[in-house]
Amino acid sequence: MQGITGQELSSKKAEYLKYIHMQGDVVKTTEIAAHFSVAPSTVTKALTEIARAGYIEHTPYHGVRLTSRGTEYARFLVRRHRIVALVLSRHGLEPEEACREAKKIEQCFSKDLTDRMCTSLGHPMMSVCGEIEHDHRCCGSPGGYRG
Amino acid sequence: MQGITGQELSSKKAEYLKYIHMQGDVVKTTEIAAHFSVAPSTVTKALTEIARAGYIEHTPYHGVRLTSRGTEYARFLVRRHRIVALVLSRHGLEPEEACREAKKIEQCFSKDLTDRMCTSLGHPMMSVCGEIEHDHRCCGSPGGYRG
DNA sequence: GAAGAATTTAGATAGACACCAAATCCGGAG
DNA sequence: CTCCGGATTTGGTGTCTATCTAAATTCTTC
Repeated sequence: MQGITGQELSSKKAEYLKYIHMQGDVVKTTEIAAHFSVAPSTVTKALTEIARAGYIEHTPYHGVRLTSRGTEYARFLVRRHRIVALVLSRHGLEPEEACREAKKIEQCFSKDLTDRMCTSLGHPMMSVCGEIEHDHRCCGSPGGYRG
Repeated sequence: MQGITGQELSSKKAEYLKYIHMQGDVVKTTEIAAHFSVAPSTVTKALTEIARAGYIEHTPYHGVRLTSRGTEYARFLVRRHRIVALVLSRHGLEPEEACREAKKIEQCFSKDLTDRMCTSLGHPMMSVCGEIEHDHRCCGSPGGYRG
């Protein structure tokens, strides 16, 4: 446990990281730039900073790849997204909407809060936009979902 | 209906506005500065901008007062805070915590989303930190809570 | 009317995010 | 093996939000 707070990366950088995670393996600058509709230079700058923070390995001109720390963090980001989406879906939003709205607000949720909600939901396995991974002691797991 | 989105003011400005609303009548710069632990000049700048946006009336050297538009907006902010806090309290947080956490995340919630959650909660009258006002057609009120 | 407190103005800093233009690198065509 | 063009990075800027300090201004009270 290295103490993720959920605020380590700015929201844009977190989005980039999540995207890199979803694409897997090596991801190119242009690909990210296209996906988020921003100039490649904007991405390069962000990537440099994310790399400096230790979440990715950036080989100039050759793309980036997650470090193990980045992978772990990205997993948290995905899990947070899905839990937030699930909470929203429990409050009247359709799956599509819940996922869309979750993207807008998830960056505000700390790991702690995410874990609390996860626990209160009973560590659900599924959200409205995918499975929820409950790694090791992801949220003070009361030991119910692991075995 | 003038279409509040919930993103009209930056989060700090919204906090200032909410505070002004809670204090009622004329509020002085120093008071706000002390409450938020920032320099008075920081507050002056923010106030100037909030006034430019039409939410308050700023009489230099004499403090600020909400305009009717500001009052309406502040009410939305308070209602949003309480609904968010209520949602959090439904997910395992103690009242105190729910209120505290809500302050950190509420600025992300659009009016639309707030209304959706409000509806799904059945337009509750009470939250964990105060009453929830359901003005006129605040959230597409299905006419259940008013009479 | 002047001292002293409150407030505002002006000028700086800092972080996040974005863009453009120019330089640089890389890989494939020849 | 060289060279071109596309991909990428660099460097320079701009915007926005939020802060601060120091200096100027205004108000209030004696």
